Amino acid sequence: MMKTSESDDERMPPQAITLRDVARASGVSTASASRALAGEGAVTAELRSRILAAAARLGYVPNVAARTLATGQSGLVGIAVHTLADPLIANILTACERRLAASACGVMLATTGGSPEENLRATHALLGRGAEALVFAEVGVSAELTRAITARRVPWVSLCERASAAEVTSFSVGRRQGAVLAARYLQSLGHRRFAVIAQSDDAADAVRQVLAAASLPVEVLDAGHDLDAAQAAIGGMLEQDEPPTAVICASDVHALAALRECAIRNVAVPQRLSLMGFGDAEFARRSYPALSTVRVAAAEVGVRVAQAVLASLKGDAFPASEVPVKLIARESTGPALA
Amino acid sequence: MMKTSESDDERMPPQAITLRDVARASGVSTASASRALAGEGAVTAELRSRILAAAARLGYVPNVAARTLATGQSGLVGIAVHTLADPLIANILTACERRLAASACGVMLATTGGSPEENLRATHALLGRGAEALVFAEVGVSAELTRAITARRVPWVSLCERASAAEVTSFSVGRRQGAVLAARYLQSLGHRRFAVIAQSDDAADAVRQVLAAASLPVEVLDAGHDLDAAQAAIGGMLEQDEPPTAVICASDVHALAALRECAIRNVAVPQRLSLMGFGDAEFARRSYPALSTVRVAAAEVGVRVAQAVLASLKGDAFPASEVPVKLIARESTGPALA
DNA sequence: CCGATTACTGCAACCGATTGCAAATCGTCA
DNA sequence: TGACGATTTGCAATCGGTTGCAGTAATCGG
Repeated sequence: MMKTSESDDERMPPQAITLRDVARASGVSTASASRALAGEGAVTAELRSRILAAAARLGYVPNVAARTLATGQSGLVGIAVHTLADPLIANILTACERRLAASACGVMLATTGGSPEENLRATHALLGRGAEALVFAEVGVSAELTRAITARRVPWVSLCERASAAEVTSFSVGRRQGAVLAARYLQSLGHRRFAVIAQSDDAADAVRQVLAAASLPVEVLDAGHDLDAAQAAIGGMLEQDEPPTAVICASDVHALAALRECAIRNVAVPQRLSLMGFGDAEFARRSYPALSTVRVAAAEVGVRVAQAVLASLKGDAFPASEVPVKLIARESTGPALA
Repeated sequence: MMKTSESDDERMPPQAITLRDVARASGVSTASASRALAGEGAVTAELRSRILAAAARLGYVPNVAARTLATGQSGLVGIAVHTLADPLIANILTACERRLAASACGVMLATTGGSPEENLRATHALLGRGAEALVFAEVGVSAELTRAITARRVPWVSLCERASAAEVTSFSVGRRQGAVLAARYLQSLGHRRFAVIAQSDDAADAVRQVLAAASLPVEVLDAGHDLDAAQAAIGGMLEQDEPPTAVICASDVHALAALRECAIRNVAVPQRLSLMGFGDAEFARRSYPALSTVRVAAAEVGVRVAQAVLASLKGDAFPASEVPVKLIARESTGPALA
């Protein structure tokens, strides 16, 4: 209690082995030990190996809090995410984390559930815990939030369809591009009556734009995130006199729901109706017919987000590039009937 | 550079306002300021309000690294996870994070990809960054890892089917229970020839056990995580002379794949074959026929994991309870033909 | 063989908040 | 009025690494 006695066994704090221990064990100062562990070129090879060996032997793990305090760098990036339930986001973030970890950056996670207050709360929590950069995944960034972040001079990256603010590198998850791809593809298959099952305006707008160029009509069904409503809407659509022959869905789940409605009504897919999903979820190729869809290179996006974060941490800019997106034609799409 | 001059405007580090600034601004020592900010009862009400006001005015944000270093408590729990791609795990962790956040605990995330080395690496990263407790989600905890963790005296919770070590509170994700539920249910429907598409032995063993009591045979197809192989195996199974009439699948995706094989071969579901999934994924109810499955109360599990962590952080024990699991009968199961 | 570079190493002062202990302040009671 | 106890407040050590600076050893040129 008075002194840090060597035989202080009874109370063993989690942080048992410190740099000092390593230094003592290898008969050098903490300064040398620190430098040896830091990297090349400031310490003799012989000394370094001795220190490294001691560190390994003792099972030394640096105390990041101390390092953070000393250097002013936490190496932590905060990720605020609506929910991890969305597999596309989950995959992107998984890849992002891996890339970040490879650059010795830790990841703090905060889920927001979507409400603006929660967004704010989560962001503050992240910031308060020393996040040096922030990633917002499908999280709306309010003006207030923007202010809070910029005041702290914390770089941030947004992962959502449309940039929430001009001052931010923003990566899309490819909904627009995917929709465009799908529309073009279906058009090339000869379809002329389209529908899109949207979750937000982004994809629908994109499709409209593509098809408007060919003066083709689009029916837009937007049920937001309510899948049951969306499915009901699809059912209703199929009952029309002249239903669309091509439907672009906001996600593979939507597409599967559409498939179900078709099956119930004996609408042959793809003979009478072509169906596109989005995301290429794991199950997409397992349905019958297998879903044609748009695959987003989630891993690639995740890595880019990570790179953007890493770059902004160094003060560099990182261009927000086009998302790699690819059309996967399977069994749920086919040529339009003449 | 020599001194922290007041007019050091040019270089404005993110951490501008320290406790010292607050103390100075309100004419007290950092000790008093710290106590005032900490909470009730160690400082005059008048003083406190003065300090609080100064802190608010200056926009003081405590430096967590310093606090962590001083107190030895980071308020961070580390979660090591194989991947977030598994929606069940993702949902559990989302709920877990929310519960933790409600108790002012931050969450650090590290993905491991599954290899033991990566597990070790991820764990060290988490530990090094000051995680006070660890959660392993579907991550194998090797003996070496166990040693590293216990040496640090960090409490941990495991989220996987079978406890990896006796000394740990371990939550299952309900595979065994689900399999039992499914087997009993199908048995009650009159089925006598079973198959299970497994990913690991857990579920298969459980099913075997249940059915052995009734001396019913089980065919086990285990393709690990290779879905294509699993699907091929299912196809092969359907070609048999006397194929099973009830199949229990490791996941809803497996079940959907099975459904596809059935559709291709014109095997009517559920008339000739009953199919059970697991997890009640979002798409399970959208397929045609809709998948009967076992729903795991992911949110509930996540909260319990969080509670277990919180309890162990206070040194309390938290009993690992049965996972809430529920059979959802939909369209892919039906009575066995006589 | 000696002085001048150069390359290593160690000392010690940080980083910012917490907290044990002592000093100071206040009120109260004799 | 003086002393004592109860609070309130401040001093200063501490947490564990990092890093500027100075000191030392080794190398090289003359």
